[in-house]
Amino acid sequence: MNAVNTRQHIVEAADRLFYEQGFEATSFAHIAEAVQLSRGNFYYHFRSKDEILDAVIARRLSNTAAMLETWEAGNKTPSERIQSFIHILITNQTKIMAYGCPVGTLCNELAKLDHVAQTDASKLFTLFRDWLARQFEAMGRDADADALAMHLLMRSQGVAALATAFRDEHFIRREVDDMCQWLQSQQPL
Amino acid sequence: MNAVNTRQHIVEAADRLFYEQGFEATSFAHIAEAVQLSRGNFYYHFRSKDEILDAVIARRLSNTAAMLETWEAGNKTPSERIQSFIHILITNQTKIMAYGCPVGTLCNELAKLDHVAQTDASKLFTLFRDWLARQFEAMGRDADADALAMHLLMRSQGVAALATAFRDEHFIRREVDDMCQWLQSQQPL
DNA sequence: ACTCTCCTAGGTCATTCGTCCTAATCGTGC
DNA sequence: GCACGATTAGGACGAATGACCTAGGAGAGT
Repeated sequence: MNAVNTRQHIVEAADRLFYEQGFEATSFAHIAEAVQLSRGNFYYHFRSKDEILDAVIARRLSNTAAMLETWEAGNKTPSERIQSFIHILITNQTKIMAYGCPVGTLCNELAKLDHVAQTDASKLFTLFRDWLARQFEAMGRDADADALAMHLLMRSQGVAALATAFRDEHFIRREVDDMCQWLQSQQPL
Repeated sequence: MNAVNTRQHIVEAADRLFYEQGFEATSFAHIAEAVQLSRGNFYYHFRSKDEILDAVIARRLSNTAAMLETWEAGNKTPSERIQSFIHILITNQTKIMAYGCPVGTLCNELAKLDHVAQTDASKLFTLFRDWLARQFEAMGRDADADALAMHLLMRSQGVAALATAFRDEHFIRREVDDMCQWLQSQQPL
């Protein structure tokens, strides 16, 4: 097995486990078992848990950036692109109800742990924030594009949080519809 | 020292530590040290970590219920009462930016741990949800009172999440104002 | 066949975790 | 002043944690 591939498998498994169980609750042994690797071999690729976390965050940043680029490709209107963002809540409904938003929950956990990677994790939010702001700018809302982006990000975080607590699909659907309606009302100007 | 008092001190310290560091990251030793108690003595009062968690949740439920009752006392309008809720975001600004919302982050963590107390923790949300719904009913919004309550809860959760990630006081203030404005627009009907 | 580098397996380390036990101390009623 | 239950202190437990080391295998180039 190529070292690059092994490394990638580890990061993939760690990514999933950090999301499903949290960073602190996931141990070296858990990840090693998930990728069918000995702990010793594991240490060859990552010398500390923080190193894995950095790799996981880097992976998420790159995956997120790629997803946002996909949404930006194709001849869609900015409004339609933003709707793609809003609809993650429905696409990932099951996972969100079980584990919350991958970005929000990670940032929260790292904040409580007072972890150094806190800043890096919040860059995931920044990625969405800037992308959304660009869409709102394209809609002609140059003046308050960032505020609108933050507002939408805030809403999706709120929906994810309550979705985890109440596991109510109807609530999610209702709030998603409300967000889309809000988006339409922002259209003109 | 009375046993009841000691127990209460333990729960207070655990409450704070669970909030600031998270449930999993807080150990018996941390709590014992915080209340200047030996681990042995500690075990006399709480036989397991889950037992402390139950006590902490019970304490939060009772404290929250008391706070909501306070807001309901006095001759305020339902709208003014709801504004009291919205303004927790500003009152607890510093703590929220550092540790997030006590309710939301706990529910998220317990969800990831697949913890049995998950259901109990979500009752904290239910407390707010029902109280808010009652206020909206008093405003004459019987038909969609619960949906409005969930919407407001969702917003405050979203603001708390992003406040932790970005630590931006202006964002909090702006969204709080927006929520109050939204509330006013819900007034008639 | 040989070497050298990359990769892997498994064991070991001190520390901390949650849990549990026992012996000593405290306070109150008799 | 004694007895007895309530409370405390401190140590011990096995298991798990993150971190580290070393011996060896795999494979390519010579």
